[in-house]
Amino acid sequence: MTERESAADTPKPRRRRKDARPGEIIEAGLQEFAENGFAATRLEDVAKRAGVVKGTIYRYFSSKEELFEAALASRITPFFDDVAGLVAAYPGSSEELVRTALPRIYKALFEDGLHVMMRIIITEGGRFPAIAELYHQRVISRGQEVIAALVRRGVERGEFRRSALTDLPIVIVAPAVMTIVWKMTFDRFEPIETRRFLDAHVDMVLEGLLARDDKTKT
Amino acid sequence: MTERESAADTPKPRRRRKDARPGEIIEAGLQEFAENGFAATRLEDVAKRAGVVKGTIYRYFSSKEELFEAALASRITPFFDDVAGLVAAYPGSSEELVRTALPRIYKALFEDGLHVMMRIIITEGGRFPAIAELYHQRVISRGQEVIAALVRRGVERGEFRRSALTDLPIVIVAPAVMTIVWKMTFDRFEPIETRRFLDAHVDMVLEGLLARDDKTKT
DNA sequence: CCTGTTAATGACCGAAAAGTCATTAACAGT
DNA sequence: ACTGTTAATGACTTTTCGGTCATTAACAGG
Repeated sequence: MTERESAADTPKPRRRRKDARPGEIIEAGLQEFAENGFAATRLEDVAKRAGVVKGTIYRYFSSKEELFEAALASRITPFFDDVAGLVAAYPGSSEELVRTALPRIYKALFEDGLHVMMRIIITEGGRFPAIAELYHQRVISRGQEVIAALVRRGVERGEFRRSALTDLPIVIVAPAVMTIVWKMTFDRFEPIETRRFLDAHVDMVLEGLLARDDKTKT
Repeated sequence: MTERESAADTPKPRRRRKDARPGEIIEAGLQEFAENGFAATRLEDVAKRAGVVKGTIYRYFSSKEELFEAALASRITPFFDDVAGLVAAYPGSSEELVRTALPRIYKALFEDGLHVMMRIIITEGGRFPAIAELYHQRVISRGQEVIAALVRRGVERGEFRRSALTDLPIVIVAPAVMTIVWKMTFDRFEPIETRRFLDAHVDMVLEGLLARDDKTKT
């Protein structure tokens, strides 16, 4: 048993990585905040996840709140830009455009992990006005513009009706918001394929419930 | 200055109200939990709001979590019952039915204060599976049944199309969910009339975006 | 009025977690 | 190799807040 060195007492290969740390801490924080919310997240856990010690966090962020804000700010990506480009350049019908754009939004949300951000904004936004405002400016306003542009295009081409919906086009993405809420709350009791939400979404946005009388099916 | 008694040192008109207290504490808790979430809510604040002292809470509830659960359980109202009755007995067209049912749902949510419950479920449901499950059973499942019944009626009468949307009819209420999220997060930066959400909602559910070719307008 | 019961109080306790800081050691420059 | 700088550590202090309990006083019943 001499020179014993179990896995438990592995000392600590201390490393200095001034520029990698902040990013790692932010990433760890994002995960923890998404899982537990701001108040219930322990900095100790964030540190462990980032592979450092609590004190280290304070070299880069002066408080828990500052870390929270930095983490969120770092991920405020204008994820509608992709769709914006699509709307600007699309050659086909507006119906096809919607059928292309909505899946892209779902992909960004559920495959590229953006719903983690949305989840935090939804659960904590009300308590952190500064962050909610930033998100509103950078993502929501921008999103509204893009959706509005898409709708305007359809109306101008005579493909979309003008209506209460086209006056408040953001409502068009409501099913995606509901999908996020569903997945964070009820999915464990009643799992639903994201794909089914998407299909129902596209269907409602384009056609609604009412049966059509016309027989001019393509 | 003799017999001095400023507002600050008003002692305490202590009152014993064994049966009024629990309800008052629950009500105060509901408000605080909705505003701050579970973890960030201080029992001290709940007590203040209820007009008692923290210790008093523990005469009626044995822990913060028990108060939380009691508060939520007390408000798990099957608020779709109203709509269920409507669907079962409605004499007119399914379009009219939707135009009657959705405003009722909005009224229950935003005028009768039910959105407070929804807000708590949305923000804390992920962390309190027992509560989320209860809510899912009592409200969400029930709601799905009612909406499904409404849709089925429309399809059977030939008024609604059969589609991906009618296969996942819960998506029909998505804009209401989004309205709740909007009001708790972005409303302070960009206030929107609930009425406008409702109008756009009805519009999307019934008609969607696409222009109709038929001229068979009623 | 007296008096027993118990609702209500508020001072207190202890755990948990935010935040601090003296010490240590990784690395860069010479 | 030597050495000054500072990233990183971990033990420490402080604060916050859930939960307890001995004491007080409101009310009911005799």
